[in-house]
Amino acid sequence: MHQSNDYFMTLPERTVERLSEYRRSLLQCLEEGKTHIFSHELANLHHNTAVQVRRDIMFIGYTSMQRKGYDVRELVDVIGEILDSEMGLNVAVIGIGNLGRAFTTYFVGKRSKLNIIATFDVDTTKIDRVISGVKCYPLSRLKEVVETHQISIAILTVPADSASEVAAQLVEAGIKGLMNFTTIPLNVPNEVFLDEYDMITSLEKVAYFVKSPRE
Amino acid sequence: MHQSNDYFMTLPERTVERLSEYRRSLLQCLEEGKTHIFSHELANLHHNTAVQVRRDIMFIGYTSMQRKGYDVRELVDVIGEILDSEMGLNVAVIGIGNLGRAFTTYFVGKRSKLNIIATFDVDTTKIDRVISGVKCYPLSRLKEVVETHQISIAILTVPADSASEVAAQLVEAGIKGLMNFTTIPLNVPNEVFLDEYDMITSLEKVAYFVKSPRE
DNA sequence: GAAATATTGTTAATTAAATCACAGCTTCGA
DNA sequence: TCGAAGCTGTGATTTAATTAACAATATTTC
Ligand SMILES: NC(=O)c1ccc[n+]([C@@H]2O[C@H](COP(=O)([O-])OP(=O)(O)OC[C@H]3O[C@@H](n4cnc5c(N)ncnc54)[C@H](O)[C@@H]3O)[C@@H](O)[C@H]2O)c1
Ligand SMILES: NC(=O)c1ccc[n+]([C@@H]2O[C@H](COP(=O)([O-])OP(=O)(O)OC[C@H]3O[C@@H](n4cnc5c(N)ncnc54)[C@H](O)[C@@H]3O)[C@@H](O)[C@H]2O)c1
Repeated sequence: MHQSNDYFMTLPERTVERLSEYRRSLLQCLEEGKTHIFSHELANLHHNTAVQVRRDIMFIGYTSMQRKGYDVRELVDVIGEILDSEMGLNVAVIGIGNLGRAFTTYFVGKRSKLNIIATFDVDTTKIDRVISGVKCYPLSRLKEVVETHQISIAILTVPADSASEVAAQLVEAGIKGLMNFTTIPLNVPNEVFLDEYDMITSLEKVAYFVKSPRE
Repeated sequence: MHQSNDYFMTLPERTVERLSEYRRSLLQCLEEGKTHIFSHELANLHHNTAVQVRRDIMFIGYTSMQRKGYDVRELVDVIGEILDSEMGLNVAVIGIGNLGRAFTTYFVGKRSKLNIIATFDVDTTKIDRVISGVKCYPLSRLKEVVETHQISIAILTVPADSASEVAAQLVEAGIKGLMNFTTIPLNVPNEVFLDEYDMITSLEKVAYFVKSPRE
């Protein structure tokens, strides 16, 4: 079927991921003073093919200056229009332990349309303090803070045994996107976008392919 | 084409991931005293379908007692035979900063066939100390330590600007599997299994689907 | 002990993603 | 000014992954 470049069409998940990655490389190119880039060059920076790059770019309806490659600045902007929300989105980290802190510290350093503006915990030694540059609230104030600060995305880094319960509270509080770093698979309603990353599983997968390489 | 249950066949990547996840749920079931489980029950614990579960289990050549569901203990063992290496594999964490420490601390608590037995860094305040329960070596001793301790898997959590260089050293040192947590895509030879996880990209993807939900 | 029910294992169909193949611009060099 | 070369954009094809469909089989019920 034909792919139009409608504004309202949703892109394939993998394409969205690659666009995010392309953008980072492109920003790097800009810093190095590179103004144009060919599809095969961008492909080489990531490990994929020129066709894949062109197809991804086709999805977002951008077309290059023929034979000069893509205008880096323009492409960055077009990707931004696709990926970013105009006035940014607010993010909260739930469970500010080792992983939550590592993530928050890392992310707060970056400028971005996504802002980590609150963290939540149940540990009274953390509540009401500023940790990794962000204020920590008691979980009991979740709904109130989510509403007043219009937080739409949550990053879940609580211990496994409270993951399901906290996830339910997040849904109830009106969160629209959830990144789950716990090892517990979550069930959330369809309208909440859920991304789960399980480091243990990833590591076991690597181990499997080390033991049983392909072909 | 027909899938035989040959010992040497390599499984689809997604199937390997799901098997790892199933195993964790199954171990949990065992603790709760559950001895048998139906495909649809296992499916419910993860968010997938009974058919998917049955197909995954078909891949590993295990068959249940008809109508009683799968024997949990047996299934755990069969998955173990597929995923685990007999005497385990040794793992190193490269760059023991915020993320490396979070990961190591978390993982060392678990018993597993995978053992984090070394970490590496260039920061002299860390070198030769025990961090998160594991000894930290200077990166300069990488090859030597990898060889003597037979380390086959590395977890890369160094700053972005040294990622490529360190990855090359890891390959050179004989690492066979690499988990890349940096935001730099790496190029490694085909025989090294590479898994990359980019948290920023994941978060941007969540933001995109929050902004543009599917249908 | 026959019919109804529940569940598996597997083939076939569908869907989604990646790759191939090539026509069509653009620029360049002669 | 014309042909050759280099890249892009996209329809057609292939490949991989998921889902549907159902026959086979064990268990329960009456
Ligand atoms: N650390 C890692 O690299 C890693 C790797 C894989 C998975 N995980 C998962 O990430 C999660 C967090 O890991 P961690 O190492 O940061 O653990 P951690 O114990 O360091 O941190 C957990 C934090 O959550 C807080 N907390 C507990 N209950 C809470 C609740 N109901 N609401 C809000 N906060 C609550 C705790 O006070 C603590 O601050 C775990 O579920 C773990 O399975 C972590
Ligand atoms: N923290 C996160 O949650 C997060 C999220 C996304 C990506 N990352 C990526 O993970 C990497 C590490 O992040 P972090 O937050 O832990 O950073 P960090 O600065 O806390 O840790 C980096 C560690 O690597 C060490 N190091 C520096 N150069 C090295 C070298 N050549 N060899 C070995 N060790 C070296 C440093 O001494 C430090 O201990 C970064 O590349 C970052 O892009 C981290």
